[in-house]
Amino acid sequence: MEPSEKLETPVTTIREIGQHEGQTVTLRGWLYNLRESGKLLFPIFRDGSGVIQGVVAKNAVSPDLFDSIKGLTQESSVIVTGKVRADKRAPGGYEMDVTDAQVVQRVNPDDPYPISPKEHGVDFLMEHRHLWLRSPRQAAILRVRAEIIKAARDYFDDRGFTLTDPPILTPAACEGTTTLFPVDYFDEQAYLTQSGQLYIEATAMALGKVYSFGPTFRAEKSKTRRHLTEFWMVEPEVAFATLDDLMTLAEEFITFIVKRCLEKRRPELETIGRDLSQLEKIATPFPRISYDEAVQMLQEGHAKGLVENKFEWGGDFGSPDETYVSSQFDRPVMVHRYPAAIKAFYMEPDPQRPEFALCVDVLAPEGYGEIIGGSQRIGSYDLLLKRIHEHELPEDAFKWYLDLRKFGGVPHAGFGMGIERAVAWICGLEHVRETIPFPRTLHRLYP
RNA sequence: UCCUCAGUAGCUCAAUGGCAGAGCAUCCGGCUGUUAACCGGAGGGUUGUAGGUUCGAGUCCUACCUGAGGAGCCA
Repeated sequence: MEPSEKLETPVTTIREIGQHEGQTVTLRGWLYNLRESGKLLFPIFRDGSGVIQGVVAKNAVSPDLFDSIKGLTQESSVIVTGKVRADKRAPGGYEMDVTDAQVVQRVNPDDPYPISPKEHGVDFLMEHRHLWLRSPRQAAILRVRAEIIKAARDYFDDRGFTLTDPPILTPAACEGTTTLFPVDYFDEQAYLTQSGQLYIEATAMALGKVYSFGPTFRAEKSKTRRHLTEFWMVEPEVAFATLDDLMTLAEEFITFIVKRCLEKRRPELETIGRDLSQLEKIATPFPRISYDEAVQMLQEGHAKGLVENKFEWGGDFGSPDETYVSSQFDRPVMVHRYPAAIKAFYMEPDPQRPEFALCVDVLAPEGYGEIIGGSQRIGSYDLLLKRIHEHELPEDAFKWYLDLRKFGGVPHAGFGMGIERAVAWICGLEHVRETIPFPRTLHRLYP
């Protein structure tokens, strides 16, 4: 800005307006709503940091200013100047007596802002997701999401982990092609990654403790409140770690993130309407139960009539099963040692009972289901090769992965946490589609 | 892929087989403390699509389309 253009009043944000009580300041933002009562106007402004009500009395301002505010339509962009006044009637504690306003762009009333301050259906809101993000609730969710991501990265960065980014474009199928999005890669078949795990096993052998944070793609035809086709995962991988080390890492990691959100994003969580007492219970240690114990819990639940279906030992838990098991605890529960037959090919068998895998799922409370899945990885070259054959996977594609066991194989373990499921749980949301700015689901690629 | 539900004004929803309605939004008017403000008025419709039954279909039947929730699968 040139010195000659310097504004006479300080430009501030609604978040910081309390520091300017009694002063005249300038805000830059949008009209959120306009109420009027005769010769009084109550324009409500938002600027991305908060919401504040302005007051314009007809006998206190010029006719031009009064008319230009009176003519403002919802979401018109505007630069307003006024005197900040504390008022106990105001939700944020402050109001602004407007003394000047410059309309940057007035929304045409013939084509008004589609999202009125009334109720709307999900499909309509999703069709206007690019505008829906302006609502206070959606903005608050995105701030909590950003805090969760920052907390996750801080947790690992401060504990000797190195961020290593796995590729997003990957060659031939790793765990079967049915759930992969195919991409034409210069006339060669490539796929969007469905997990960075195999690659960060390689970087873990190079750097010791690593993590990745990036997008993941699954072409599953799932239409539930827990599924997106494009979602973000944070995945740590640790050389020489065992399953027990991994479970300790997972519970400390989740507790750290929840505490950080309570510390830094309490106003946003309150805007969303989260029951904070549920989050304040989250502390280490988390309960650790084996698959066998979980199955017993489900069968007892069925006998009491609390679980609809009788669970057969050997199967994987369905969503209602996970909800029941997690409902028995007031914090996330870690279920470990599933039958190897229902788990991924790369998981280390339990040396005590080789038919079980050294793996763990972390189930969030309040019915949010699995937010973390992890395991100790196979350390032996011969066993891994055997598993690749058993799963009828192309050995050539895994040559590099086998090399990790050929050249100094060690016990190692890691997990993946789905960011959107963590955000949905911490915010107490009904659906993961509100946890990401532009969700991709089975039936939505727009906007 | 399967099960259930839904599609009527820009939005949210009503309408026993018998004239297509309301609230919000938009426009006009009123109100000096409104809190999703309120009060009065105006404009706004190919009832998802195609057939069928009927004197008459938004409503009943058939097929299809679109979407939502759930199952499976998964984080």
